[in-house]
Amino acid sequence: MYKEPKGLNLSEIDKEILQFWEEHKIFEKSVEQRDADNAYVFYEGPPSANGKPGIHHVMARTIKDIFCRFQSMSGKRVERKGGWDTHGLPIELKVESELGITKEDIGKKISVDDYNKACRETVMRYKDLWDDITRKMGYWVDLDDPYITYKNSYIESVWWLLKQLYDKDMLYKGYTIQPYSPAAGTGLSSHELNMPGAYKDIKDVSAIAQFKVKGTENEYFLAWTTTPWTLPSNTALTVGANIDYVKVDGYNRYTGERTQVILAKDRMAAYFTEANPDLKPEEVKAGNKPIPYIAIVAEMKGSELEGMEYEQLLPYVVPEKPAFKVLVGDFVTTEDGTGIVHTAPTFGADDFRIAQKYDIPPLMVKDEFGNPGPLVDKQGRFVEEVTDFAGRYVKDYGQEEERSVDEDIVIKLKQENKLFHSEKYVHSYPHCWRTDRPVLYYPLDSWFIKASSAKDRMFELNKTINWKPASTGEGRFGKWLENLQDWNLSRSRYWGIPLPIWRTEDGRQAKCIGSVEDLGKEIEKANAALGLDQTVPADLHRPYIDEITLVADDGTLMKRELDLIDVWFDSGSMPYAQWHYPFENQEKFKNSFPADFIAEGVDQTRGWFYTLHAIATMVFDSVAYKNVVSNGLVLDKDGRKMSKRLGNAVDPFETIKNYGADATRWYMISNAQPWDNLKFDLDGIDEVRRKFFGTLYNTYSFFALYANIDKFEYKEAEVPLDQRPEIDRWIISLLNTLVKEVGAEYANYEPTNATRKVMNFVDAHLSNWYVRLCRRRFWRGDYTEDKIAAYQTLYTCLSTIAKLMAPVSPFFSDWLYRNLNEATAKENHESVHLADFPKADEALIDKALEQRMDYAQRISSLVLSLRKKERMRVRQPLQKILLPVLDEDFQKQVEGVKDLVLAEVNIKEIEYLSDTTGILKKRIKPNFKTLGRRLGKNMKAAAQIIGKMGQEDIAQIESTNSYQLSINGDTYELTVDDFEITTDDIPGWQVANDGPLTVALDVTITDELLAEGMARELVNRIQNIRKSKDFNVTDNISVQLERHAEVTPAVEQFGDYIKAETLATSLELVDTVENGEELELPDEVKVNIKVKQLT
RNA sequence: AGUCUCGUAGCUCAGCCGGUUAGAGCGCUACACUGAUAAUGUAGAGGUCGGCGGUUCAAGUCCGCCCGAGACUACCA
Repeated sequence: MYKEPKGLNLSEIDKEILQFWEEHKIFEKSVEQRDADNAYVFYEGPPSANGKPGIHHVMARTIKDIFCRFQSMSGKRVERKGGWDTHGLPIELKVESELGITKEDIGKKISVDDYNKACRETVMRYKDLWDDITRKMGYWVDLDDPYITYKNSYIESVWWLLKQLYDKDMLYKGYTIQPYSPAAGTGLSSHELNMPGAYKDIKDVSAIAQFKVKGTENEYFLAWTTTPWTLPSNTALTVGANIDYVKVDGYNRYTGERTQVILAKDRMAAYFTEANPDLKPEEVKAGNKPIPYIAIVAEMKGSELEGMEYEQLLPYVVPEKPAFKVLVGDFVTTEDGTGIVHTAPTFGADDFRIAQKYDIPPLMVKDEFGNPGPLVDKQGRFVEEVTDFAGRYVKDYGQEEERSVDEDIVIKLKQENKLFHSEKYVHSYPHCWRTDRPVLYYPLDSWFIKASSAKDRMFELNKTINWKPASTGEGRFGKWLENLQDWNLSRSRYWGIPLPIWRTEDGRQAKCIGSVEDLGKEIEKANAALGLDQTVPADLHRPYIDEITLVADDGTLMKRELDLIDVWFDSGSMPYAQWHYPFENQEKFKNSFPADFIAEGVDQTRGWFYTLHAIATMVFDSVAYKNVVSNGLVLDKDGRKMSKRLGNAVDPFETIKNYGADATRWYMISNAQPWDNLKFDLDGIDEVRRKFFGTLYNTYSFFALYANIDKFEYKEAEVPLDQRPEIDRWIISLLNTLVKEVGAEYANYEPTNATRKVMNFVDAHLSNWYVRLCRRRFWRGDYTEDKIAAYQTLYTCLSTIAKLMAPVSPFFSDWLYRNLNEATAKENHESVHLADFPKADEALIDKALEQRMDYAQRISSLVLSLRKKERMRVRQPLQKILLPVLDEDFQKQVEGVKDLVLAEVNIKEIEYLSDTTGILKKRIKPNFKTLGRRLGKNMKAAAQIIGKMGQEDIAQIESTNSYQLSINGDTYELTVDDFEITTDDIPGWQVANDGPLTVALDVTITDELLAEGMARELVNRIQNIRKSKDFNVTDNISVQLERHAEVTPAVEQFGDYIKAETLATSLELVDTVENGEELELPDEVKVNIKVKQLT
């Protein structure tokens, strides 16, 4: 027996199937039944369980699940080791806020030990919720034995990787310009800088300084700054290559000295009024307003300025290499300032980079160990070398001063004829969120991976990766690789993987530890040298690891560099660290690297996708993954980002509970390409449920209803295909085409196309054509071979569809598959997920047949539309339709499906109209594809000429297969192929067209047709009565009907037909019906009838 | 600011190498059908294919610029 549930309830199916999977270990079996030598390697990008799962996680995981399931069904062994990302700033910040502490309190109010314990507890806080959503959404991943990034074994593998890089000389200590809070004494992450309220409007003194061009008396570059305190650190000026610059002759407004200043032409208007050859110095000393000038004495492009030298503005410190040159940079604009950018490599990120590019040194002073540092110390004060301002804070850090350093510097510049202009300037400036004091951009020590040296190789290897979509790989990712900077590994935090590097205090000697064993050996050495009793800590995290002291080869004490490493390195290490490679599982690793497939959100492009790729390239000279799908964002239905604040976040648990996991998954995949952003609309899920799952469910229950009545259990031998009716062969052909295409789409990482094709098949072909046209085969007559063929055909379709849809909708497909298979035991798989993905049988694909049926569908549709136009009920049989014949083959094709069409539209015959009848009217159009290329400019004229052709011209072209076309003196020899000739009108008839198809309908109704029409009406009414009286489908009846001029002929001529259709054993015409009911028939005919149930 | 994606009917999306009536589903309206019935069919309304310019005989499709939405990265001297 097939199950016949009362209605479609996807949530119930979810529950039932989940229980089944768990009880029968279907996931485990689906992996284990496949050969280990035939693996498809998947890497799970580790989520962080310290936040609740969102609907976008359902999206990302659906994509992962689809391809793993597909490959698994296709015969691959697909192990899916789960993982958890456990380190990182978000976790630390969460713990800080829950404990009500700040970073400064760590190690003071709370020990590092306790703090890290708190992190470790927090990090898995929502693990249960994650496990729950994983289960409910049907995502198959092994969560019993996941990799966890805080485990010692994981850390050890990461250390090993770092050691490989260290040995390749790819780890170095340098500095970068980072946001730094002198008040808090700590660097700030970009996350902290983006906290609300961090940027505040403040009023600063801005200055335009005059940098004297080397070798001139009075020529100056003008450069603007809002941070005059960085001027002593200036070592370069930067201009834009294509910006126009001018040299302006005039006077300094403060000193009255004659000067020639260089600035961007576009910025002139901001500082100068008009030219005045007779200008006096007094006229410019009036104040801060724009001033007049004498004349523009020269113009040049920025590129012409490149390499020019100037004199140091404030010579407190001498640079170690040649400096004070004009550079060209692409970041220069003329929106503010002078179009010339003051460049201080120690205090600006742009400055740092451009200076590096030109080998311009930063201004540095040496500390007690001879290590270089900037002119401002970590408290935000000028170092003593800056004599005039030594010890003064460069920004407001609570000191009470009459004038700021900026103001004093401006005064000094004024006095020395080095200032062009100064004014107060309001701008938004970042502040430390803890101390509320201004942030400085400050050079901070960091450990780097020399990723830039592997840039070319990464770029090369990237070309071998199959990106979905391709543009992310070539564009976003490729461009990023092209401009790759070194990877800043350092994080000054507590909860993360400690950098395994120990250094001597002077920084001259260092050791990188690559394993626990190494560490043990080094500890022994140190113990011996220093007389200590250290052991390898049980937990490799801080603070225990910090307590370990090692010794250099010459016996000097070494301390661990206190940094942690970037968490992105953690997750990028997972291909190795998940197996504790190389300390364990060498074989396992070898068989699972690189991955065949990974998938994450597009926001991981420069995150996980990059770190995986970078580490694999640098350490193993290999890609880490061969195929990668990056999905877009899940937005709300209006296209806005989902957020708690807006209250538009969709709860994945609610959604799955209300709509079922399958409808949710199917909607997400079918609605838009996964790499496009998804506007997530619950109504869309509902539509998918009704339209697709509802239709498929209806088809199944239709099948189940009749198969149960007939006890069809697929026990009979397969009816040979050539003995099945055309329509069976057609749907089987289409099914095989579908199998072929859907398999290819999955294999090609195109899930959206796969789902759309399945939907189209189920809706347009299987349900609305095959089942609709074949209904009678299921309900009528005996258990004949034709009926068995129908059952077998529909069964095959349903069972195959279950397999095709299984990767996307694992629950419903399994429900469907098992309902079918349990009744027939046709296959020995207990779940669809243990079955093999169908393979198309090319021999069953009959393109001519598909074409034929397509004609049938389209002709039927045209006839129905004509009936509609003519107000002809479908129940009223009509004599014939007229069909112009396109070519001989066409007529043959249509003949093949004639019966289907005639039955479908209730017509008696098709009359073919060929040319010879002479009543067709043809239309001619040029074939633009063939002609356009040949005619070129004459195409337009040709189209006009061809458009004006009459029936005779067309007839001639068709008979002679040639035409001479002359345009503007050129003559072209054309053949029939150069035209598109169609028949779209039959004079005197109502016609309908669809592309090349044209149909006319004969609406003449003879008495006999009328009687037959009435007979059909009667059948319909009697059936309604049967139904309204709840008769059994198999009950026989007897019928009494009143005589009536319109009704009597129908009963007389078509009585047997009526009886057969309604299972009536008798049909009597009587003068009056006792206790009957009134029937309303077309044309206002009313008669009484009595229907009796016979048992 | 750079890089990338997207912009086609009220909504969600197709539209292949450029080729002449720009499609589907949903929604809406009307009609039909009724042994799949909380299903189905047919028809109608609804489009300056984001804008401007270019290439071409021909542009929704190729190129450039601009506008709008979004993502990432960097930053504002």
